[in-house]
Amino acid sequence: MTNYEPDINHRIWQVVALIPKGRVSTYGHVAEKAGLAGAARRVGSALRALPADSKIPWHRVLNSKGSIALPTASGSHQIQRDQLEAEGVLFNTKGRVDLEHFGW
DNA sequence: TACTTGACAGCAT
DNA sequence: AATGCTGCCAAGT
Repeated sequence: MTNYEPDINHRIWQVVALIPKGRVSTYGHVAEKAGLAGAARRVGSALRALPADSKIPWHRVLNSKGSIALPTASGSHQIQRDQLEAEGVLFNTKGRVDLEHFGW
């Protein structure tokens, strides 16, 4: 049967939902845990398709550099940063999270 | 149906 | 450190 993609989104969201509060992860890592190793972009698509009222902690997902992937001009960018700081995640002067602090 | 875009990542310049 | 290219895979045009 044809692979219905929305099912993959659910799997990705499932993985993101497991990220503990005050912690962060990366697109690449989420992709790997969802069985989509190497397809980090697929994770971006899944989060983009995420309904605004979902309980998925999408804000805990950063790119490989530890920075927020959304455009600075984007309103979501600010929201994501606020959410993380509210959980105790610190940003350096370059607007990046110190991934090594979390064992990356 | 073919080409382009995108919440990415990793390596080469 | 910044920029560019390639690999990935679904969605949009």
